[in-house]
Amino acid sequence: MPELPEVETMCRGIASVVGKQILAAGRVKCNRKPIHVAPEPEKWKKFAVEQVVQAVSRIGKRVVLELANRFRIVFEPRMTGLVLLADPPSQEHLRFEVRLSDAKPPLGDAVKVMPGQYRQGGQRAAKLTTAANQTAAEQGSTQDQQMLTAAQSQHSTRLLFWDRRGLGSVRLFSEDEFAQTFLSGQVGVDALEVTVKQLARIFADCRQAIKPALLLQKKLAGVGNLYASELLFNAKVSPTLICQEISSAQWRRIHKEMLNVLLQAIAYEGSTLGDGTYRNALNQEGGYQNHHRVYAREGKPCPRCHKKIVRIVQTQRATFYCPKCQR
DNA sequence: CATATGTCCTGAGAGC
DNA sequence: TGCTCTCAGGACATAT
Repeated sequence: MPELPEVETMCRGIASVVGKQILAAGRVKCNRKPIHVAPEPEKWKKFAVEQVVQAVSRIGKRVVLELANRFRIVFEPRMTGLVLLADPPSQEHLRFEVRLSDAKPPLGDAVKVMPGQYRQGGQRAAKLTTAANQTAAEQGSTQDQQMLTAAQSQHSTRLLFWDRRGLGSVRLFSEDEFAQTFLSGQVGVDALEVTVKQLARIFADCRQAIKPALLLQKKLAGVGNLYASELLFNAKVSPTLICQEISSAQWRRIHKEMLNVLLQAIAYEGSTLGDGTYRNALNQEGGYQNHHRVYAREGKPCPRCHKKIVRIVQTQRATFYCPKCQR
């Protein structure tokens, strides 16, 4: 369930690939149903291979590698995807590999953004276009295998995409395609960058309850099911409150606690739940699950008033809250 | 346009 | 013990 804090942790964890050159990129042989990878291998070879990674950035819940030719590699983990520099949790769900040279790029290829400063201002989340053209023949194609095998002979770094359920994707975009897909103005403001005023305006005409509304990535990018429950508990706002009914004082609390919760979760490198799926770039657990106040704590005492935490379902997703503290 | 529901996927856990 | 069933939810597709 990577949400903003987990994806941010992935980005920070792979910042060391900035300045490295891509030697090969392609599917890893995998007997599972193929994840969405686009475009076809020849395009990867033509537009990604030999490029230097200029920056690592995040768009909502996606990890982006920015290449010297302005193309972008976009990793979308969805539920169970991981971007790793370490050995993956299992070999059977390893889906994609980018092999990078450890050597510094030629002097002419100046690195635009240094590690640790990879975020661009005003980034937005956006939808991916439909897969549609994926063919089974691309699965672990011979071309991918040859490219990766050749790259192994050199001293190199392996950047991996692992995904147990296979709902994630890895895509290569030209600069124009990227802008059209992710920066076209119809997508959400990043949850770490949105102002209180913007937040209140975004949901001013929304007749949905606040909790499901916070998950609408086209309005607000980054918040997912877990952190939505957590931030509303901290803000003392009921998850069932209709957006239109929310007061400015409540918006201020929602905004403040949204930042608090997300930044705290980033500081702890995200939440690794009971199934242990989420890991950071070094395949280590996050720590924020030990600080959850309501998520997956049905029947347990509220940390503030000690009444029982309740679980409800909103738009087919679990919501946890304290009926006494959140009204 | 906004909102609601169905879909993909795998493995953990419940229940018999 | 071993099987079947349900559930988890990110983002898109489709329907109203």
